[in-house]
Amino acid sequence: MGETGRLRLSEAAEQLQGIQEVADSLGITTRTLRFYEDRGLIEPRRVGTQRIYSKRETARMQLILRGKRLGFSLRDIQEFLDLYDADPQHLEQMRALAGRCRERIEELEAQKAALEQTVKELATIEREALARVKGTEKS
Amino acid sequence: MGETGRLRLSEAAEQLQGIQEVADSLGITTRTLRFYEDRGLIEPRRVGTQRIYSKRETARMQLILRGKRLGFSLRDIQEFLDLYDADPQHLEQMRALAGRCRERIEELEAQKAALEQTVKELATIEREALARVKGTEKS
DNA sequence: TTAGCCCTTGACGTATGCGTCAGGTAACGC
DNA sequence: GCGTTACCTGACGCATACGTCAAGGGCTAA
Repeated sequence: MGETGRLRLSEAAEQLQGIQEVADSLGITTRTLRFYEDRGLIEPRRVGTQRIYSKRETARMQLILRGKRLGFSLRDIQEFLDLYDADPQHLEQMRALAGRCRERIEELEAQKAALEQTVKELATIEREALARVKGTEKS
Repeated sequence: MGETGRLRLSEAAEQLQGIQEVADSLGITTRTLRFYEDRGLIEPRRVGTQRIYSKRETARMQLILRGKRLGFSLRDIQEFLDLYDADPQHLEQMRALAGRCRERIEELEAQKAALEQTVKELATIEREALARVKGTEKS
């Protein structure tokens, strides 16, 4: 017994993990976990100097990572989490988050529209280029 | 006469502009123009040490800025331009560019989908939160 | 000639998000 | 006690995309 071999976490140890385990299970590095802690995004407890991650922290980490996947900066994410903590009912936090999401969606849609426009232009230019090529070959 | 007051560009001066004019007309800073030159994206001619931007350069700059708006990195843009220069017929360049555009579009669509999913989740959570609030008020 | 303006080239500063040592501690097995 | 392992805290490095001096050159007007 002793999955980790470290941190003899007497019982209920399933909930409490060391940094390496958490990093592995999240698919990130320990550096990232420490970095986020430095930025105040998470606050794992300590046993001496060692970090102990509870479910709360790993859940927060999943939120953070999702935020990142969605293209938010750590600063943005930090604001969400601050609201989340400051607002036990999560109402303001929900509204703010929903608002930011809509903004992001609009940004993405604008970019997508611009890209699609560009793709159309490219198609046109490509056709013209091909036409020129054929013309050139004949000459 | 003498729009610019600098660079007495005898005639046909409308085509040739100084760095500040170009920056102003593109809505960027001179620093940016010099930076892009440093990165090999543009190569304005010189009159002595001063940079002279022809239509070719300003046209390139517009391409570059569009690329940026579309979310490409300067490195990506540089590749496009290199291809553009290396391929007078622009055929390979067209294909490559079109491909990259499609990739970007897919990225954006994936992000958009993820965001929309999140928005849905948020809406659900918000509803539940509201319900809890009401329940709390009653109790 | 001198002031004033625009231009030039370094080169360091900034924000973001970590990677990558370096140097040190604590607990384990033998 | 010793070696190994996992952990810790700095702290510098890196890429991106410029901002921001600093120091100097050249041209024009007065």
